[in-house]
Amino acid sequence: MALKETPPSSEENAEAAVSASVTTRGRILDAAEVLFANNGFSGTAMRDIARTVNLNPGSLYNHFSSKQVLYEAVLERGLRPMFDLLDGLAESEWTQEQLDASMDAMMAHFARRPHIPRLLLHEALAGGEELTRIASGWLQPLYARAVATFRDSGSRAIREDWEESELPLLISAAHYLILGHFAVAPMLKEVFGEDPFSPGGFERQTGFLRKILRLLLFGHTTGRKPEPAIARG
Amino acid sequence: MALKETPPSSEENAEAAVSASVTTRGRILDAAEVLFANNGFSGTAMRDIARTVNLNPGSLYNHFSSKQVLYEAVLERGLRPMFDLLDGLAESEWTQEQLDASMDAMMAHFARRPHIPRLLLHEALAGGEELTRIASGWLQPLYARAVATFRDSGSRAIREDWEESELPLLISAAHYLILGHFAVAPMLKEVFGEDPFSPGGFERQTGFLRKILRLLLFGHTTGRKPEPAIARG
Amino acid sequence: MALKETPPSSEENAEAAVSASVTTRGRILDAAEVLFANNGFSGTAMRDIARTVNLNPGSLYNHFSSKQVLYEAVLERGLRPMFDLLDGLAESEWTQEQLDASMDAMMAHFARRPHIPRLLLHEALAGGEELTRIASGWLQPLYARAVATFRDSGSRAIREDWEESELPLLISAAHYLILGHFAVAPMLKEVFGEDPFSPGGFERQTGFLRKILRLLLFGHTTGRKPEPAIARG
Amino acid sequence: MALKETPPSSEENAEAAVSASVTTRGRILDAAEVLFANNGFSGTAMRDIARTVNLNPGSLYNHFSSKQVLYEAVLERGLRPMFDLLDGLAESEWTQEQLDASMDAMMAHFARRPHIPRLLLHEALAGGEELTRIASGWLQPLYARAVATFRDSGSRAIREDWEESELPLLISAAHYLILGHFAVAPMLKEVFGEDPFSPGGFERQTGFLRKILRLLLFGHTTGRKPEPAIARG
DNA sequence: GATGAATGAGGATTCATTCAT
DNA sequence: AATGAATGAATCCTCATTCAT
Repeated sequence: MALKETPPSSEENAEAAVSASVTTRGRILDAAEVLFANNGFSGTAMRDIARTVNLNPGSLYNHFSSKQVLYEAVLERGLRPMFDLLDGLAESEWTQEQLDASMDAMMAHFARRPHIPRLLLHEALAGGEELTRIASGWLQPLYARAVATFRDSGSRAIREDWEESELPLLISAAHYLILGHFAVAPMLKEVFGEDPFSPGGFERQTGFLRKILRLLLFGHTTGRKPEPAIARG
Repeated sequence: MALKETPPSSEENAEAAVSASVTTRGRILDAAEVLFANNGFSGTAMRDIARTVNLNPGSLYNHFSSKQVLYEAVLERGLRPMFDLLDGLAESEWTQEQLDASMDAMMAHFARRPHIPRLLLHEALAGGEELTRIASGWLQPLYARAVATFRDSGSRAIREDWEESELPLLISAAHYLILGHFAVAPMLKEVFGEDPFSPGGFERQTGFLRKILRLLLFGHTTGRKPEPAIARG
Repeated sequence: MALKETPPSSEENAEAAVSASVTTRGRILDAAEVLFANNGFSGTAMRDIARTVNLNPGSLYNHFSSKQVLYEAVLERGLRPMFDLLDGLAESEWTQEQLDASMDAMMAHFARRPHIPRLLLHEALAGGEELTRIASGWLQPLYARAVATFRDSGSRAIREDWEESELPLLISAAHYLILGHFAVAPMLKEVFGEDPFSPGGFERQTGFLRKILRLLLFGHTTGRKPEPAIARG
Repeated sequence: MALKETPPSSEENAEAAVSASVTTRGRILDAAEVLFANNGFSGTAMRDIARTVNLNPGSLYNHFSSKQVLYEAVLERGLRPMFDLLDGLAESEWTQEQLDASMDAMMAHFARRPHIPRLLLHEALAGGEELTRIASGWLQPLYARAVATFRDSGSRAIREDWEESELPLLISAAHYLILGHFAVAPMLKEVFGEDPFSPGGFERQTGFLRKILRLLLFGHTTGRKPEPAIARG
């Protein structure tokens, strides 16, 4: 039963980035990522994954001992870069520029790998056991840090808009705003008459997201400080 | 062959509200709603639905001619109250009180029927063909109205934060903020150490959501008018 | 999952006897009995069983929730008459005539249902978990009774040939002598040049078995008492 | 394509005896013997055998051209010592001491290689084509010899208990008594409350078997001649 | 309307076997 | 002689759906 699955290895990260894997294992992960993202776990057939990689269904089991294991590998691979980002964030100074930069980085990540947000939401809807296991180690310290930082910072948003106990909620809201945007927006293209993944559309939409997040976290929408505090006094 | 499916009927709306259906058709819809919300379309077996209602799988076909048809009925029933809300919104004056009230109504709706947000997100991730078909008739005019209203209003949020072209995005962001909150938050209970559907937790979380939405749409977080008088005057 | 499997019912016993079942469930059991007896559990494919009964493989699962469950049902049905026999034996007087009669009955049973011995041996070789579970309730008291009876009886075999502690072994030896005979003998037809299931051959072979058992249990081979004890004195 | 399979070689016999093979071929045979004995042919996967020997499944095919061929090699190797025994028996004088000795030898053989009886029974149940082919050359002359010897001997058992035509049956009964004992008895340990392969238990049980066989073949249960002088005279 | 049984198309997984390295 | 990966056929089982009762 036990299959010595080639450990993810540092190369896997690279693969993930370029998404043009050469190893069979990598190609399977790529195909599975797309299909799981589109159809969810139960909506995806091993057969379909195999067909995408031009492989016999049985051959998949030379690389992953079960559909579940494959799914978890996809999830892990897809999430690692995101968590690395958040990890870095948790350790750095949370200046506004920092946060700006990491929001941008995360959105850029999703822009390059547009399946991950859908994958994540699928997993979240399915109960998220796997995700929770992967995420909790990352999220807990991150949220703790967020609370500490915001408390110390003189951010107007903190003082005026949020209570300390709401900070974790705020951060997670930021998360699923981004996720939801990338996952759901495409569906709305008929309503908006614009494909959010088209060059211009994508630009406009991520720009919009950025604004929202700044508004939530800092109380203003521009990169430059709008010098607000007094204005509101 | 052709099955005269009992038309949804006005009673269905009532059912939806109380969620304690007595007709077999209603009980099937209830069970299907929960299961589809939890496991998605392909993750839900007719057998499971039947078992939940203590019915033979074959009997389901006396009420719905196929799994697909049943799914669409569930979706329609689950969405109607929400669209009724938005409908009313589209026709009324968009005073802040109005918007506040309808946001609260929508959240109350979800609070009472906590499966709908997950159902919606599942559908959205699956491509949302069904949803789009149902929604577009409602959404398009709603968004149009939003744009018009905000343009005319002197809302500070509009003037300072958003451009006109961003208004539909803003509204849809509000949507999936709510959806995401209800769908994803439960998963985070381990991270937060608080079950968002517990009495107190739920209160705190919806309160938080309300604040976020006010912040996005009006630029402030309190129910009391912060600096409106002039703007609206 | 849980399938309300029609309980064995008294009719099943009858079925077992005539082996020309009319209910689908019975026909499946019949076919499975033959195939399991011939090829063992892992050597028998549900497909083959289905084909024998002219049924779609999936249909089998309307009657038995898994291959394992079907197997156990076959085993149970096949063993019950045998255990009923032994049960009766355990309660009756153990005169020589009694034992003679029940040996004959058991052999007649196997003669009519020639698959059971092979089925039993397969199960025994496979570890016999199922069999042990079914059998232990029957065997334990039977063996106890055997010991008690033989101790009290003045049977020459007891006094001269066996120690009390060997009685259970003796009885179980009698068992697998019968089993082995019916199961293995057919294989030897090439060696013996006679098919043990041919009319005459079968007669000769069961006659032989009877003699062996009498020899083991009573120390003589004839039905009539050879009045030996003195002769040996 | 055609694989030059290393011929069994005289060394194989030795291997069989010590069961601590060093050649890869021997280790494969050892592992296969255990697995085939436990699970039968169809219940044993090449994969399992390979894993036991810490070998890649494909590598097995460097030594045996197919599962079937491997199985036959196991069978042949396991049976040879037994047939050598019988062979010797067929050529020697059949004094009671001789028979006693060879029965003991056979039981000692099985005691050392406890898988063989189960292997044999599996094969017998499966139809025994392979076994028959291997065995018939040995068995036929053996049985012939048995008949001749017993006819000439003045054994009381012959005169009183058996007819000439029953002698082959008697011998084969002795065979499957032994086989059955070693194969089935372990299953009964729960019933007997004693593991027949435990040191004391094993002794007691083989002692018992010996008695049974003597009783069958010579009409008495002791090693000492009970009433022989005249009878044999 | 309900039911039990039937069906054919998949669905995940296993298996014996092959083959390039 | 060993390995990892590939393959096609099977294997157990599930599923949506149908239909006679």
